[in-house]
Amino acid sequence: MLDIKLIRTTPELVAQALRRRRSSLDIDLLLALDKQRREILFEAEGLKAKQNEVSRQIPALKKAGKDTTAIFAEMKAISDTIKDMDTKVSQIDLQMQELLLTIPNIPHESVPDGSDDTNNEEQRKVGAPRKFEFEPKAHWDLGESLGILDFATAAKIAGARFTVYKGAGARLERAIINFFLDTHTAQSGYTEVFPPFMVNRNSMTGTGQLPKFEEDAFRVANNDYFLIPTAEVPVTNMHRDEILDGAQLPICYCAYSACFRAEAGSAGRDTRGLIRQHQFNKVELVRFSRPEDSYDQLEELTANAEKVLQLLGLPYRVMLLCSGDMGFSSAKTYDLEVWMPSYGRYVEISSCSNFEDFQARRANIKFKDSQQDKAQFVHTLNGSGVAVGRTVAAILENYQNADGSINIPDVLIPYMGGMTTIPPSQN
RNA sequence: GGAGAGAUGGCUGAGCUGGUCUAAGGCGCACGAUUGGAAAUCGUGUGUGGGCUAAUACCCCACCGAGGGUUCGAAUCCCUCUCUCUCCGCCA
Repeated sequence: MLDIKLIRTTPELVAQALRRRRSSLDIDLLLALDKQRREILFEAEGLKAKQNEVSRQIPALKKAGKDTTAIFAEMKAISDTIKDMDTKVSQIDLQMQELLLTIPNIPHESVPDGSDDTNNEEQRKVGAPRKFEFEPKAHWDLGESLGILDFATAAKIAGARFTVYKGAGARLERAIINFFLDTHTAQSGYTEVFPPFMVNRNSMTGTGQLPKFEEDAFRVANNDYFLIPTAEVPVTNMHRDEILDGAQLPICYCAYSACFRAEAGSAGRDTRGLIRQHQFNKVELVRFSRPEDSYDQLEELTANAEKVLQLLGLPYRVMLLCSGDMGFSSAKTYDLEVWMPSYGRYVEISSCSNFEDFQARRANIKFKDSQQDKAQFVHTLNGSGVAVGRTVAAILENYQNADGSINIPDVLIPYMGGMTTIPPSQN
């Protein structure tokens, strides 16, 4: 959510940001409502001041035995007027809130202008895609023939876009989760969090998933709970409606969670394999930062996510997203893309963003350094560290052998109980 | 799921027979005085949002879990909801 004061004082700046976003939203209505609201508020507050003043005198008048019927009649009229005005103001508030919640964040000045992913800028490429002396297979074929991924059974027990992992596959998934968490907590100073996988509506609104993107989420039918699409939601909302001590910043959390996404609107895309699932595992990195530090924090956080890919020996590249391709709440985003032989291209495996005060304003997360200071909004950041299912896919494809067996990356061997390869299929 | 109790400022805790509550007292915290320095003591201050502003100055408005209602006037009375605690039942 943007600051209404910012929109009021520099409407052109906001309008320009919306153009950069390729958004057709219009802020004129919002500005008109804001003006109207302040006019009514000014009048109503004057009446309330009078009401308070008269109320203060009533006990004395009564004590003196004065007749108060005339005053009460007059005050009744004022009271009714105030109620009307309050109703009007709260209606305008509601309307403004609705509008404000649909305005995306302002892109940072370092974000390149552009309409879609073709305008994203490659920052660096790490590791080189392997040259295969044989025809590499896709992970869904490898996984099925090795008996470690079972899409048909998942379809039976749940539906499309679910996977059953078995044997070494299930263990690999678990090994990667533990490896990610251990690496982040040990090397990068994150506090591990294990959050609820369902959250309430306020939390989903706080981080920007609601109200605009309700169709992307799974909602629990009999409660107003939502299955989390990412651990970003519960973890960022841990500090909702709090004023943090500035000395504690930055606060860094990493959290494993299952993630649930309806994938509305992506029918027919990535239908095979682990790439696009209704449920997947992810380790998420979340930071709460001082405003002046947040872009340094973004670089650090991105480096933390890159680190696990480097340790796994997976080739990847870092993309700076352009203004038209960024997520709704983000001011600046780097995507990490891992090399996926079956796709013959790089595929997103992590998205690292600085939201500046956009989420903090929605979720009301502030900090101050001392009693004298005025509380100000923190900056929030998060990034996948990284998506687990896609990591499994990348490992299967990049570490496959001609006979269909899979080498286990060195760093994962301890997590696999010493297993160095997933042996080829027996059948 | 059943029965009961409760939710007040950073914490504790009064108020809850509606009107100096414009929220007492205590603790904590900040600043100052005192001191060689500290403790103790004394003094002053101590939240959030909004309006007005050059202003994080003054002034005004709102906020006693959330949302409604009654009233000239609500922390206080009424209704709904949420959460917490105690007991019972069920349960991994």
